[in-house]
Amino acid sequence: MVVYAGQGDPRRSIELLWRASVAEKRSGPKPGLSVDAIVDAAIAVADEHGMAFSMRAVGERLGRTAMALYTYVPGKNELVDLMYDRSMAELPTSYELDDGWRAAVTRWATDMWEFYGRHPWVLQVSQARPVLGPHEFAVIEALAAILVPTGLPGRELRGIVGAVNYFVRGAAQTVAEARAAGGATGEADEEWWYARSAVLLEIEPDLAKKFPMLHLLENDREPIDPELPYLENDAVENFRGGLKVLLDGVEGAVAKP
Amino acid sequence: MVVYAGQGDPRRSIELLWRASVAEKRSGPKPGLSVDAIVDAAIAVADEHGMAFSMRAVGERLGRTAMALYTYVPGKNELVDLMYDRSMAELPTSYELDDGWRAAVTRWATDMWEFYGRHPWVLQVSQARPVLGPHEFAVIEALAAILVPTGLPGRELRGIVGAVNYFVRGAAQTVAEARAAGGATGEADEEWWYARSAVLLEIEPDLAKKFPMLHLLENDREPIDPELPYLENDAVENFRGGLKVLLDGVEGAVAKP
DNA sequence: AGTGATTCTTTATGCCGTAAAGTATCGACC
DNA sequence: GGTCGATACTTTACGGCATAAAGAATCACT
Repeated sequence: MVVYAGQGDPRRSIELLWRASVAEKRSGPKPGLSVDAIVDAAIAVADEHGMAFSMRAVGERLGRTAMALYTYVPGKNELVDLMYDRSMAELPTSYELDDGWRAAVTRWATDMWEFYGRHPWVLQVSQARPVLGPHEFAVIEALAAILVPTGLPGRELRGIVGAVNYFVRGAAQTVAEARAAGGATGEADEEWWYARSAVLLEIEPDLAKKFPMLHLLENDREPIDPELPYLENDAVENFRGGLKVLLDGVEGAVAKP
Repeated sequence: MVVYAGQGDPRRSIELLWRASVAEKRSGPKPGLSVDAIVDAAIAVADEHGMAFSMRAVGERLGRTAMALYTYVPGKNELVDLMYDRSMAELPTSYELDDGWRAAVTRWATDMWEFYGRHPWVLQVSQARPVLGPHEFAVIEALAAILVPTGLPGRELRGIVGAVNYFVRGAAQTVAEARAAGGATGEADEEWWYARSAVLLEIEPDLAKKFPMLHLLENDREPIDPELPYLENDAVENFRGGLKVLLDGVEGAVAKP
């Protein structure tokens, strides 16, 4: 399920995200949990079992029932928002520009790539309506801080920021889902790929003739890192190559005017 | 739910995708449905209600129960694979190169962009393990056929094909989810944005000072097309700008060696 | 007429998010 | 110090989901 972030009461959501809740104690039993504890537990569960985690599972990890969470968090959607923003706290908030913007953007992109690898479920939280949390802001601020000094106008910069963001997300999604699917079925990448392509070639023997350009595209493979599974190796190769081309484009824009 | 495509029996899935089933009639009642009819109905339901469609809803649209579908299709995952591939049949399979590769890639990207707008649920089908259907192949073949004649080596081309693909998907996802979220809550984009940013500014009044670069990024807006909602206009702007930069990078690669 | 294969429905199982109601525990006030 | 109301948490329950299992209806064949 792709979770459409940011539904429900806006005030409540944003207060939770920015931790602006006024902790005025009244009466009643001491709270045994906290929003932070719940968000951390939920992130841990999602890291292990993917976005299809359940409120019951999060509660169980905390020694509570699922319903206990609703004391602290309005619902699952809001919890996902909080998970999303909080996980991004582990990303750097600024990058050195000593080696130029290109090196810095590359580091930003690599950090994001690795972040998505650690928390693949983040890729399934909607991007459209930003969660508007402090850490999400900080991550984009970091990229903007690298690119603004190039002097490009805001209009162009927004396109570039978007392109870099989309690209990293897309590239990361490819590996992340490859891993997740492998994990879900217990098959390794190679087995999965082998089983499918064998059947495919049996059913459609002249595949290479039907899609000649795709066939050509498969040439000129780099030596495969034997440490990495097949699909993952492919994804890393595409990430590096694609980023290079994209940044070449940015370089053109920076140099031109 | 993001559906991890390509699980279950590989042979059965691929035979369905390539319509390689041997229709040897035996006995029993005449089938009142067909795989095609089911896939079409499912696409229609998903177009209306998003990827969170149910087997019940698809059955209902065909005047059957949900379980009737299982006569034709092994399960929901496989149905999603079939929907994914079949919907792509409406995309062109080749592009003219008379105006050069850049114009052709732009048309390819625009077609994809519009396709995703028509079928936003496609964006939620996993990309990692390709569904391996004929129409998905044809779509990538079309892009490859544009780029291979540039003479770039396969290694570089794969990165470029990936980058263009990721970019279009990412850009499309932004609009698609903006629309979906608006539809889900019944709120228009503007209202949603207004409510949230108002609360945000109330809680965090010096937002612009905390994220100065983000603030700068918002400058220099193009005149907004009053026909389009705010977020959508932004997305179109980003799509055009980002694609331009990306293709500038490709141009560099083509010209260099 | 009977048999077996096939289509489709009915029923049931075990998940899910969460509403509603109940129980236990505390602070504040009389 | 006893009561009252607020709070934390559990229990139970509801409707929805994919789909397993079993049964009913329909046809081709002998």
